[in-house]
Amino acid sequence: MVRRSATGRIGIADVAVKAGVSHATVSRVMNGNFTVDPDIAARVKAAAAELKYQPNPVGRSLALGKTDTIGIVVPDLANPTFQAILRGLSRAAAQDGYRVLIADSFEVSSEEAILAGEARRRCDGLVLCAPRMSDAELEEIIPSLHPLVLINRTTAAKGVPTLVVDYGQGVQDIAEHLVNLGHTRLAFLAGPPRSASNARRLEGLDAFKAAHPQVDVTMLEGGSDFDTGHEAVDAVLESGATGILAFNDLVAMGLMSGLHERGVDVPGDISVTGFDDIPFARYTTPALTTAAVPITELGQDAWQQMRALIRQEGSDTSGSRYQPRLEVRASTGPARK
Amino acid sequence: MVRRSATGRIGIADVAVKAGVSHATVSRVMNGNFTVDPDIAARVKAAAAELKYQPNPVGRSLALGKTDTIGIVVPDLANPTFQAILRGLSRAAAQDGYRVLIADSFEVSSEEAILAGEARRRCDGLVLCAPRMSDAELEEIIPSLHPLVLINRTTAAKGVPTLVVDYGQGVQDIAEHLVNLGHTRLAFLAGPPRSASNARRLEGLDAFKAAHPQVDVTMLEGGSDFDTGHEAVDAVLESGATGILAFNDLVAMGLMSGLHERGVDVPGDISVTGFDDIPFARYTTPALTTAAVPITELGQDAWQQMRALIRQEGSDTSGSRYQPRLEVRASTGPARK
DNA sequence: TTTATGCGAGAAAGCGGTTTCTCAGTCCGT
DNA sequence: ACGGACTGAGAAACCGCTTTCTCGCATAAA
Repeated sequence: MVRRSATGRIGIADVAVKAGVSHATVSRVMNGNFTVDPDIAARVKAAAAELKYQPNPVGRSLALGKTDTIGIVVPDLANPTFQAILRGLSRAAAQDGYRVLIADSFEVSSEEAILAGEARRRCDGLVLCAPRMSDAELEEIIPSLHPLVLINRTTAAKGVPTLVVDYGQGVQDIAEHLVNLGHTRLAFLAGPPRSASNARRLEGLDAFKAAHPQVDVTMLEGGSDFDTGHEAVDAVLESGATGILAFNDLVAMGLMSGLHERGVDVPGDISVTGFDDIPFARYTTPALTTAAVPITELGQDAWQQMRALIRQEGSDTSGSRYQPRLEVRASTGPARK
Repeated sequence: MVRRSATGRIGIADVAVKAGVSHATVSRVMNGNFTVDPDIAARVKAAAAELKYQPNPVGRSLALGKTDTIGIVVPDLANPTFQAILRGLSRAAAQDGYRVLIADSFEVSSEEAILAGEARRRCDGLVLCAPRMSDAELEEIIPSLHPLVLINRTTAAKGVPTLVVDYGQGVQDIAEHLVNLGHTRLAFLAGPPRSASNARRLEGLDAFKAAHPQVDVTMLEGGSDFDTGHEAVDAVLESGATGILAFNDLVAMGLMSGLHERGVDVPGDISVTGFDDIPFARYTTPALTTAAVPITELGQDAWQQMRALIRQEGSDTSGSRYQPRLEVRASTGPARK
């Protein structure tokens, strides 16, 4: 006859009664504490097994002050980049017995701070991807979020590892590549206006323009998804540019799709580049030239940093910088003479 | 001067002291209980605001017996299908103030049961995608998982909504489409051997073969990812089939990529079809003919079912069946004469 | 034989909330 | 003026588990 506690689930008390010991002893046995008589331990284990007892994680969490869970705030779960970060993070964390709680901010920057705080309280730490949040707000909430790992944002706060992709350098590499192919009129199909990583790209473009004053670089408004690229076809054609740097791979794919519909040859008439090297970038037609970002690795590293923080290993809590690697494929070619 | 409890965080006791009331009263105020004198309530609110007090969710969870979190077990976070389910689920759940905890089983079926149990105990309910688990094991663990929503599996257990995609019908529709184009030699590039949805597809194919005895259908071993399709090129060419039904879009894309490298024209020489209609399917070259599954919607529905279960609305806890819709694009064409 | 020593397990105190129980104090009716 | 109903807030129990505290008992030393 299986006793049931008030909640209807089997608790430590049930096991204690069945084994004829106190629940303190059951706890000791379940946690491998060896100060328990082997006979009693065996009895407890038998009782636990028979009742299929599994400790209630909420009770454990309250007593231990840890949840074995970390949170991640992402602006858009539909974006392959954040999917990859999530994947890398989740898998690395799972290796150490941690689970990941998701908070999707839907690109609503006002939500990001609230979600972050809420997620943080439920978890032992937080990985924050908040590209739209203002610097001021970011700095304000950071103290309440520790242990915290920041993705693609920097902070003056100490003890907050920041994993940032060098978008500026990546954009410069791509622009150089296009120039080397003979293109003299480029266009940048920008990302969301308030995007932090877009700002980094613009800085890179400024550096590029300073180094190549003879190259004409047109700025076009854009966004971060496929449709943005698709809708930008007119603007791109009007610009007269022959080398297009899209904000990311999705935008580039949308653009190529639109250009294809117009009968514009890529890379014959126009060269198109992306950014990120999402899994599908190599399978577009033509295969997309892009700047490869080791994003799953970044997700894994985020966990490494988080683990160090949680374990309070004061050591390598610095963060790291990722250099995109230029992946030259078939979407770029020599400029038309 | 801010007092701090043992854990270093601000707790209900700190607010109680600052407001000069008992913590019971603080709890009442924080939960909008109107049996509190307005003056006192205001004092408590002021104290809470000044201390930036936020209730500890773990404490609340223990007291209330709910975590406002649901878990989802997926076999592979890199698979666009599960990403879409996760997305739909997460967004719908967020509308009702619930968060989602992820458990990635890495396609290891032996892990699925353990992960499911663990995730379930941490959460108020579980959404289970376990395509590799045996029926016997599934039935065995189901009772301990309630409230549970099953994706693409069926069960004899009552009170377990099952959301299933009619893969069998989808495969038949695709096969019919190819036959209507004049193809008489088809090949099915199968999914993982122990996949439940693959079994459904095979049943659909059997039905199709029974209805079209004159059509030759070759079975080829496969898998579920891009590389599988890419590696299957030789087998596909050897089969002599002119209409290929790939297990899913990823496999189809890999196959098209491989065929392209061999100089085989799609759909001129061979027609290729996928399954799922993942976001990129329409942007392959040629655009992929596939069976569109409303998978994000399925994720949302999963939450609706879960919510009904959690709220114990005995009503529509039935689940539903999703009919794939044939999306004819450019990867299929008339059979070569 | 008596006392110091140690070991193992039960009792109890948290962890941070919610909620029931209890009991002053107030208001009203008689 | 006295008693009953009601109101509102504090005390305490409880959620399920971990861990310290405490103490009985057994063994060893004196």
